[in-house]
This record gives sequence, structure tokens and C-alpha cells, in this order.
Amino acid sequence: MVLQTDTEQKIIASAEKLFYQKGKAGTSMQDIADDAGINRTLLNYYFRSKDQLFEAVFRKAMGRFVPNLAAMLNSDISFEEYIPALVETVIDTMIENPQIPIFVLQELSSNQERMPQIMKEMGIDPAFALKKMEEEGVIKVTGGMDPRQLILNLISLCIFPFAAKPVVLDILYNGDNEAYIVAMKERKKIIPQLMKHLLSQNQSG
Amino acid sequence: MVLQTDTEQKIIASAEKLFYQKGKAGTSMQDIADDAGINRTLLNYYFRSKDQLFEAVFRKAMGRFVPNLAAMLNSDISFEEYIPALVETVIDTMIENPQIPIFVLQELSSNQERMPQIMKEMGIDPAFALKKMEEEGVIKVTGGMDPRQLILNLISLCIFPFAAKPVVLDILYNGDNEAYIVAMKERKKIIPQLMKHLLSQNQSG
DNA sequence: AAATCGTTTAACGTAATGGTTAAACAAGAA
DNA sequence: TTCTTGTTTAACCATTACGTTAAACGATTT
Repeated sequence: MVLQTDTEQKIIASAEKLFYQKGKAGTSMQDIADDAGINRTLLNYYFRSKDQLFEAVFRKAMGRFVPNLAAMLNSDISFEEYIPALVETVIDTMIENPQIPIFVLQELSSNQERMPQIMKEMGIDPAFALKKMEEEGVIKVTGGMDPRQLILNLISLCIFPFAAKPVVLDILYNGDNEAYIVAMKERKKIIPQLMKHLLSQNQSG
Repeated sequence: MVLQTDTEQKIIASAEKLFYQKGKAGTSMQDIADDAGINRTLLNYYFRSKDQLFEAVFRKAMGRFVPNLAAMLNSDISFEEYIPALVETVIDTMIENPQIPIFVLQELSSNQERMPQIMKEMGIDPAFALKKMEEEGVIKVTGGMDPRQLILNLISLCIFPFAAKPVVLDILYNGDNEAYIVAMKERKKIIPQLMKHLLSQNQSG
């Protein structure tokens, strides 16, 4: 069952598309079947229930960007050095899947119990990561600024413009998707610069 | 009908709570009725349909933070001067209603047609605002950096930490809501500082 | 040809949802 | 008291959703 059949892939693709757009409750099994061009019962053949299908989609979505963050939090490399590469991969991932952030956040917000467990599954141990940051002197480096604020800034700058894509696209870029993408790619440079300043400025201050 | 009856307020309160948390499709009229402690039919007495009830909640939510942004975009005061006050009010609003961002973004993402119209209703004319920014020399001030990137940074830093509250709270603050709030309030200072640097640095460079 | 296995479909049952209708109820006005 | 008006409820209808069951189909194997 490791190798997915054609139909199975079509189902997942349609489920992703629709769940991302309309959410779990807003998408019916029929919708997914129609989009995949198959009969509805077939869904239950591959995934016993809507819950299971959704779970598959959700975990796949989480798996797309959590590892990046986990890698940073758990990395040996210094925080500062890690930033450019992290930003690059995160933004590239987001360009390909701009709907994932709000999809995940919406689900986590309506189903908060599940998050801690998932985080651990995905290999994030926040307490450990924070302790390590302190040991590595990130706090010193930032001249006393809470490193959590630093992380928050970084993540916010990377992800929000995608979470708010419909709004941003419409208001700031007049619906011109090309221009939007170009701008997002520009941010690969802008954000590390900004972060670098944040670190170096406080270091000397 | 301007003055809301007690029951009507209870309904709105429950509808907000549930729509924010579970989304439109994820919330049934029964859920809302139960939460408000009334009979389900009563909902249709006050709001003819679920659509109308949702519409009321949605517009109220939009009305909570769009005006702030609109005010900035349309303000006479210079961009730079405007920032601290804007950040303060936005963050205060978000602290009170942390679920609004993803609620609104989710709805806009699954129902994109409605946004342009709503924006105009709310008094935002993006083309005008951008043109005005150029005239005011924001581009000059930022030394060529696209002012849209500036806005994007500002908004991202203000809103994302709330949009991702469940995650942030759990991972960075160990579920300690007090600490989370304190951190969010700290950002009222952090963000304007950061923006100020962004402007002044590029101005002299 | 017969059997087997993976795939696909049609039809069914149950439960939940949204919305309507008509009736009960309470309080104040005539 | 009676009437009226705003509020609340119970019962009902049509639609939709999810999941199951049993049967059909097709290709490969025996």
C-alpha cells in the first residue's frame, strides 16, 4: 500500500484541493468524488471515512512545512546562519501551496486538542528547542530580546503574505498573480536582511 | 431594529463564538441555538437564514479591523508617523479577538468573489492608496523598496501571531496565556521600532 | 472456461440540517 | 375581559450527507 494507485492519487489531489479551499465541513464526499471523476462509494473503499481522508490530507499538509521549522529549531547550525536557507525553502513551499497556512491554522483552531500530539509526532520539542537557543547564546546575541519574538517575526514575515494571499493579491497587486509571485520571491532577500539587522543591531547595542 | 433585543444579542454572541471557531459550514443552527440557550426556530425569526446570520457576523468581524487599515491607507498623516498608533490599535483589537484573522481569511479564501466588493464597501481604494503613497514619497523614503513590501511586513508582524495563536501559544509559550498576552503587548513597541529602522535605514542608504 | 482479485457502481438506511408552518404563550392596550 | 403584538415553541418537510451492502465489471490466473 506504499505505492499509491492512480485513483488513490486522484482522490488525494481532489481532496486536498477542496479541503484547502472550503475546509473539512464545507466539503462533501460527493464534491470530492465529482472532482476526481469517480463514484462516491469509491472514496470509502480507499479511505474508510471522511475523517480518515481528511486526516491523510491534513497530515500531508503539516508535513510540508513543519519539518522545515523543526529542522531549524533542532539544528546544530547557529540561528543566524540558518535563516537564509530556511526562508528560501519555506517561501518556495508556500508559493507552491499558498492555501496550506490557513487550512492548517483553521483546523488547529477548531480542534485544538490535537496539536500538541501532532507537534511531537513531527519532531518538535519546544521546551528543548528554547533551552538550546538560550544555551547557544541567541539571547545574548539578540541583546536581551526574547528569542521567541525573533522566531515570531521570522515566521510571520514568511507565512502571513501567503495566508492572506487573496487579500494581498487583490489589494496590493490588483489581482496580478505574476506580480504577486515576483514580490514573494523578492522576500527571500528582504526577510533575511531584516532578520540580520535585527540580530546584528541588538548585538552591538 | 437598531436596538438589539437581549435574545438577538445572545444569538449574535453565540454565532460569533461558534463561527469563529468552527467556521460557517462547521457550525449548525442547532449548535448556535443550544449555545444561546434558545430554540432553533427562533434563529430564523431573527435572521431569516443561516446565510444572513453568518453575513452579519462576518461583516461585524471585518468591521473590527478593516477600518484601521483603511484609515492608514487613506490618512493624511505620513506613513511613518502613523505606524505606532496603528500597531497599538490593531494589536489591542487582535488581543480581544484573536480568532478573527483566520476566520476572515478562511471565508475570503473559500469565497473569493465577495472580497473586492466588500473592500470597496469598507472604504478601501487600493489603487488610490498606492498612488498616494508614491506621491507622498514613501518610495523615496524607503530608498526604492516597494512600499507594498513595507505594508506587507507591517501587517504580517501585527496579525500573524494572532492568526497562529494556538500554535504559538502551545509551542513558544507552553500554553501560558498570560505570557502570550504579555508578549503580544511587547510587540507594540517591537514592531514600530523595526519599521522605523526599515524606513530610516533605507532613507540614508 | 472457471475462478480469483482488484476495481467500480447502484441502491439503501439512517441521521442531521435548514427552513417553514401553525400554534401556544405572555404582556400590555383597548 | 378581549384584542393585539411580540416572543417562543413543537411538529413537520424536503434535502443532503455519510456510510454500508450487495452486486456488476474486467483482467489475470488456473
